[in-house]
Amino acid sequence: MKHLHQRIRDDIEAKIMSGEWSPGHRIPFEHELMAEYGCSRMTVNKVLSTLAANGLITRRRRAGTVVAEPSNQQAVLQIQDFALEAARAGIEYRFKLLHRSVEPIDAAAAQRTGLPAGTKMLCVSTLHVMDDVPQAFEQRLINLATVPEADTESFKDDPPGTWLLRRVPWTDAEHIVRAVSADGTMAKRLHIETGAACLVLERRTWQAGAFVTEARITYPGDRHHLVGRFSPVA
Amino acid sequence: MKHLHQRIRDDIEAKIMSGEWSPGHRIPFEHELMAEYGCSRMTVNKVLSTLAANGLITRRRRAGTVVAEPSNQQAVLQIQDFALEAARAGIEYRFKLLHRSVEPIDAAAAQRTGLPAGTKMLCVSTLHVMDDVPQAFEQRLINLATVPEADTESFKDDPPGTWLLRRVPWTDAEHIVRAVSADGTMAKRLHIETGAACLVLERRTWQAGAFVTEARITYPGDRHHLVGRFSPVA
DNA sequence: TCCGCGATTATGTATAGACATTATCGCGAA
DNA sequence: TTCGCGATAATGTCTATACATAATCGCGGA
Repeated sequence: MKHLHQRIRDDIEAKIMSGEWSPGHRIPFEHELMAEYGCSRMTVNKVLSTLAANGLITRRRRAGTVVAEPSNQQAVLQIQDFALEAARAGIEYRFKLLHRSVEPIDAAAAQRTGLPAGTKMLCVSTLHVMDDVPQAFEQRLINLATVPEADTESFKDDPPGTWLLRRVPWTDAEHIVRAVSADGTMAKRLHIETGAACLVLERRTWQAGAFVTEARITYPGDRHHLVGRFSPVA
Repeated sequence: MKHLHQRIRDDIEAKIMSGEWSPGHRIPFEHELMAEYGCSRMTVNKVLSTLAANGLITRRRRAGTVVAEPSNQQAVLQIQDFALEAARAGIEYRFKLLHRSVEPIDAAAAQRTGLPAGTKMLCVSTLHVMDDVPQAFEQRLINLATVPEADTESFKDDPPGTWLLRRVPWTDAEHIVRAVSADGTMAKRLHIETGAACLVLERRTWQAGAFVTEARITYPGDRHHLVGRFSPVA
């Protein structure tokens, strides 16, 4: 039996992540959750306070608690779904699957993901194109143990990122942002000069402790940047 | 009278930030803090739990609570203070003031900050050096209307970022991360090749709606990256 | 109709106590 | 001396309650 605290939290997170509760949706009052889980208000309060501190929900006295509008961390998230972003901006978007294979991971990848070396992962490389201009090159590892249905997915309609996001909402993510110079191959793929600065975003995501996917996305430095809004923790 | 919670927190943070409690230092037990502040254990516990969730301290049952070892997990937030980071990591740090002037801002800067064009700002350029290797070049605008005492500050002891952080804690910040190629001047300053990829972090901060400062920090791409951990979960 | 003010309500902070969990310490036995 | 195990001490979780604070609602008066 997990701790109640964690269960309440998981439930709320799942509802938000799955989109069942979209931004602006009113979350049950503390006394309602109290009744639902049969616990004291302090327990509910601590969960909601923490979620609020993490920016997932917004609380206001008397008015109640609602799912937060995507504002701060969302910038990092948004960029991951090209299809959605392009649709919102009214831009023609397409993607090209450049590579697809199932391979055991090497020692370095095992270290990064916390999985045993040799674990089989689906490896996919995708080029994202908008208005005929390459916008990003994506190399992705997908954990077949967590997402077995990926094995038979063709990624014909949706790129891996979009496809995954709909199936496996993440609960935990680690990001690394680097600046690197494009080598010849990358330059060709992205239609930039060899040696041009690129922004590389690495993201590893977990769901309830289980590793889901690792994405390494390379953006041409002259066409992209990341934007984020942060507030100090209360 | 501020809330007790906040007071305890401020006290502990101050001791850690000032270096009085260095990494590994054992923090008073909950029952000791209880006695010191004359409050219940829950109050102390919530403060310490929050600090632990923020990575400032490490807690272990029976063993107690200690100041956390500096990790790179919070680079996005901590990178703002070189002096503090260097002190925590035990690295020799110094900085060089390369430029200092008071100038009216141009139209572009006015747009970014939301201030009227022509507003007078203090412009400072700083080079951050650790162990004799340049680590970052910082260009900063400081709003003299919000921080008038900056006008007479020499920045002899502390670099502008550290100095500001102690005087004007920000409540709201906007970050932009880019990858750019170093031009000749920048390459010389950072001891890298011309054209090498650099990570550029732009941060604009506000305090209660009033613009405080804009920093544009350029890191050599081969020596730095940003790491962030985002989770709905703490 | 519109405005102001008090009642209501949801969250914010804090208390005192209880039991669970876990790592360490120290004692006693092999 | 070393190993194992129980006592101990610290944090982790939770309860039931109390009062504070802030924002909204709604009623009554102008």
